[in-house]
Amino acid sequence: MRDSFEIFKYLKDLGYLKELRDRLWWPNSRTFEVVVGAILTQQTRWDKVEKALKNLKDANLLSLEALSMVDDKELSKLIKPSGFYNTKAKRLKLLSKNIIKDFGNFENFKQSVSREWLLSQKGLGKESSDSILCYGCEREVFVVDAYTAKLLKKFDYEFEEYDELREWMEHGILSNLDKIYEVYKEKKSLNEIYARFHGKIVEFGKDKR
DNA sequence: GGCCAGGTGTAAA
DNA sequence: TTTACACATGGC
Repeated sequence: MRDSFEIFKYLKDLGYLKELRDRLWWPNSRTFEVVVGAILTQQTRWDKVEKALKNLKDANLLSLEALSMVDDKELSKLIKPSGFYNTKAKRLKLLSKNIIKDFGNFENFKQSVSREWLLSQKGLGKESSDSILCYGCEREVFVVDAYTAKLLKKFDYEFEEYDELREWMEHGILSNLDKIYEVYKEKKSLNEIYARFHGKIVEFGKDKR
């Protein structure tokens, strides 16, 4: 294997993600829900996250403003299905408060937040921060997760660092944009290519477990 | 019944 | 810098 385009082709040939639930794969991408989902999905299956998100929606709490003011115990209770609920509740509320404090609203956050700002928040590590950047803010960032590392290991590629792996994935895509446009039969944005590629890897990983 | 999921923070060596 | 552990529910 030369670069990450081999992985792209491998998954493409297996027919992954012909139909997407969202243009960027993550449900309700480009909205505040991505921020909430990024925390809720940590070390948890997505179907549990969906339950928690539905609980929040039903309680009219799935918004930046509402989450910044919600009662801690109530929030914990609503997101219980997603696990680590006390920790996640605290971090979700604090993050919502900080977004309002530093950016005012989600649209402004989306335009101007940096990776450094996200990484400085309690509860956001590299994967969650990059997920928010890629799927919430439409930035040109490739998200790396446990599925990515596992899939690459299958091809005998192992990486020490998260950022090393992320850059390797991004580089392989950047070097093969013409071929990728050919596969898609159109010039998709880099953000969309990264977003869908990571989504493919996750869907493949889920099927294999 | 044990292992693990679309991780992260903290503490100790 | 590395390692160990806590956080917690629910599927298989």
